[in-house]
Amino acid sequence: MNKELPKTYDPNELEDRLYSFWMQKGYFHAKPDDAKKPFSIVIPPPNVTGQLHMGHALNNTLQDIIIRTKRMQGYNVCWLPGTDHAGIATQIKVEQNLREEKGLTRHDIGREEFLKLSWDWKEKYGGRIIEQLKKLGSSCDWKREAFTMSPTLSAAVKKTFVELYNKGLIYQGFRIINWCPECNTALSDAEVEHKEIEGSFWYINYPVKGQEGRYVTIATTRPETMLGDTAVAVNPKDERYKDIIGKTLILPLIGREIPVVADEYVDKEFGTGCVKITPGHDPNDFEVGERHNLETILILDGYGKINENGGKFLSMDRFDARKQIIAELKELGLLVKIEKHTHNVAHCYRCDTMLEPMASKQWFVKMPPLAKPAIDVVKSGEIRFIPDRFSKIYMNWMENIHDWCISRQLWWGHRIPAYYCSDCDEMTVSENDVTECAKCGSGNVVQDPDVLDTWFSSALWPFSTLGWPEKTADFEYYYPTSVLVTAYDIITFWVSKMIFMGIENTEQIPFPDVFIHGLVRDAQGRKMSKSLGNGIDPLDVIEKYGADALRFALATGNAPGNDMRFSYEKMDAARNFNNKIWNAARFVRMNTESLNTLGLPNKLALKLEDRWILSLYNRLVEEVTNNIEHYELGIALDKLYDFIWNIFCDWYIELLKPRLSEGDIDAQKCITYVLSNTLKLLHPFMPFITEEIWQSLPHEGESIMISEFPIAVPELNFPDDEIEMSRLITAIRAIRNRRAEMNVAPGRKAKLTIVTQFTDTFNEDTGVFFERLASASEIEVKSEYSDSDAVQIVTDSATIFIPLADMIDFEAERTRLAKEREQILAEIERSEKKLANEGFVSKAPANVVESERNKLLAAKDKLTGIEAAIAKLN
RNA sequence: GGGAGCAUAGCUCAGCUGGGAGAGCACCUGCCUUACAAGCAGGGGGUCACAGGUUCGAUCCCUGUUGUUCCCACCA
Repeated sequence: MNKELPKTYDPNELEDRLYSFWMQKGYFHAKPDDAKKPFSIVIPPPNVTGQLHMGHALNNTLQDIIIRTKRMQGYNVCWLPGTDHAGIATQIKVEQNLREEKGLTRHDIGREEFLKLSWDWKEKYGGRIIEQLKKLGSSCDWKREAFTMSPTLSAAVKKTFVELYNKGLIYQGFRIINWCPECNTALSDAEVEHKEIEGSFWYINYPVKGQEGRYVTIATTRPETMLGDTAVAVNPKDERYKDIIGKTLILPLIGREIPVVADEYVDKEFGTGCVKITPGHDPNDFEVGERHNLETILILDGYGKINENGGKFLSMDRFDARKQIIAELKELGLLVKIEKHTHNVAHCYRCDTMLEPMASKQWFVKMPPLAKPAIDVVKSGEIRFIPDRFSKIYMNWMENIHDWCISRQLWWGHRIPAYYCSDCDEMTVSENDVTECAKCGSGNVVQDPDVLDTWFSSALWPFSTLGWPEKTADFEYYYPTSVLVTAYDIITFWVSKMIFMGIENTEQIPFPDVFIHGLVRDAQGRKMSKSLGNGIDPLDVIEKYGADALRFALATGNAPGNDMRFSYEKMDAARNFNNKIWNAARFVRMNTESLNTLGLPNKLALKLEDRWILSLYNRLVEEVTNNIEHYELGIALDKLYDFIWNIFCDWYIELLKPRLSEGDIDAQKCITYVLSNTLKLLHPFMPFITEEIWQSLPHEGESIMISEFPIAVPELNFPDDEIEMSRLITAIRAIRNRRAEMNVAPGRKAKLTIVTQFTDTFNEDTGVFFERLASASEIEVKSEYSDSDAVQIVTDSATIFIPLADMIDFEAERTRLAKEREQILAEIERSEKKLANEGFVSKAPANVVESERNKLLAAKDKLTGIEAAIAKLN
């Protein structure tokens, strides 16, 4: 039953073996069960073709900590894993591969063939990231693994689209959207990254028709767009330009006649006060165009090249065309000047290409009606962000929301369920495939070629994965989910969308809590990225240190919402902690070999140190439970670390050694009890090492992960013993300290005389501690003692005398005491001052005043002791 | 242009609703004490960015300043 623990700790062997064991036993799987309370989390689905990075490692570590805790606390736990098809990202990869391997584009092989390749790609790489999550120890219910493009999830997508369309919340519109010339698709506002670019401001003269030598000077950052200009606008109140409103200009290089219009949008103070209007390629200009009935001329194709509207610049890349146009304008003498100008330019979040605003017919979700309830649930506190400051970011975004462009000119994704009749132009939106026009009966029906934004399907994730729109048992039982755990960088992309889609589709919030964590950066604080080459592969780290160590390093000292730096120094610390636990466990096993039962001894058999450790353990249970409940996982782990290392190992084990060597069965029971239960508390954080050790100790049940999470009980509170023990520890420390300062060799034993009023604490039983831990040769406890040849060590509960013959250096002792006297005098002064403050005594809480009084008394006692010591030395 | 965060020991960071500043690493001293040298014992080191304010009392709350990071935003 009790397995031997090997001398060396080998995480790799142990972790794979235990993970297989858990899987085999089916511990991760859950089914609805009304006898238990549900607790569910849906994983933020990684990209199906992605690879595990530190962000995933952190995200899944945090989720697993919560999940494992709740499972042990008796909840019916469902952690639902899965992957996202990641439209653009995946399509880019498949296209790249096609180009590299066969030198073909997707258009060469056609849509059907391309989709086949994409599915193959998904099959090949889709499993990879799942396997990597398992290496971390994630206790996901793998039987429920979902994929955004699976049949059931696709059905949910169609259903949502059709319903929103029927409600008028999805519509087709012609307007300016962000276009990526590299990905050849429209993007939503959320998918745009603004970057500051050092650009130029070009001032260009547009000739006024019929007035030789008269020009209007415009300023632009994108001169090539002039090919699509259909007007120049000035502010109607601008005195400078009053007379040219309504006049006609000749667009240089193109020769098109364009009007000068008056529009409030123009800022008189900015640039020249004259703005070229390109309705096809600028959102503001588009609006101006609508107000003034201007023609919208598109001058770029989907790949950012000049189209047939660009005259002789046809087929030129947009940036080449810019150079060419500037050169020609200069030659014509129409280029007035060039100024340096830094401005923010939109870039693609996937491929980093500079985006083009482009007028285009796309599908949109009408946001204001959906945003309203999504704002309300956060305002009312129905959904809360942890930490709270992220609700402000969410609100800010939601309250300034624009309609959401959801169509993408891609092939990999959910095809838009809209069908067009080629004969009568009727459009049908339907969940079912449409082969016949409902209006004219024609069979010439084609489906919209576009697919939906990836985030459209991820928005449904918390309920589509549970079977919605069907009212499945899973959906009824596990929805709404309990908490969402994610990084702050996808609050707008994803969290916000799940909230409004959840409310819209299910009439319930998808989760009450949103637990936000930060990003994992490198040791210098830089974002880990492929281009910088500073990314650290979690799998390498696990290989070298073990998953438990990685989890520890990621979870410790990290506050919610804050970024953290990853470093190998942290890994070393984590590894050392593993080792510490391992060896503590080895020690316990070695000394409890005959013990086969679990449980505490009779209460009367407990000794002071037992009651003390139990009391501290009991408080640990309470605090850790509470911290986890409040998502203070880093704090919880810090406390566990401190308890295990600084309390259990450094003190309890040491205190117990004499009893254990005598074979004290009660001591064996007690130390085993504390260790076993502490392992349970630690298990959610470090699942592997805790399981391995737990199984090697006497235990009930077959796995720690399905054992009961400890609960704090009043019977284990021993406040008096805590006080007594802390007196002893303080005394031992004081003796060690003095011996170290006086350079007494550790092996040199000394006789102690302890003078104290606490004779219950300092007695024959506890004398052993001083022998072992404070180099005492013999101990005498007295109420009165005087020896001018003794070193005196004063604590607030005892004065300890050590014969000077056993120590050394008379003078050092005098200096030491003088310094200590000064310190204590300062403390007394501070305390007295505080207590003399009428405001403090009358207004501060009684317990605070009380404890301040006690401090003062203790300090005065100490002073008396020190002064006595000084007197005796002189 | 709006919004948020951060500024605490040499370094990386904790510090939950205000009541005498903590950890890990690094550093110094001494120890192979039969679980662990990936260890043990002891120690040094901080006007908690700056200036005001509220309070009996401020690292914590409020205002401002400086530095820094990030998010959002259609001034050509």
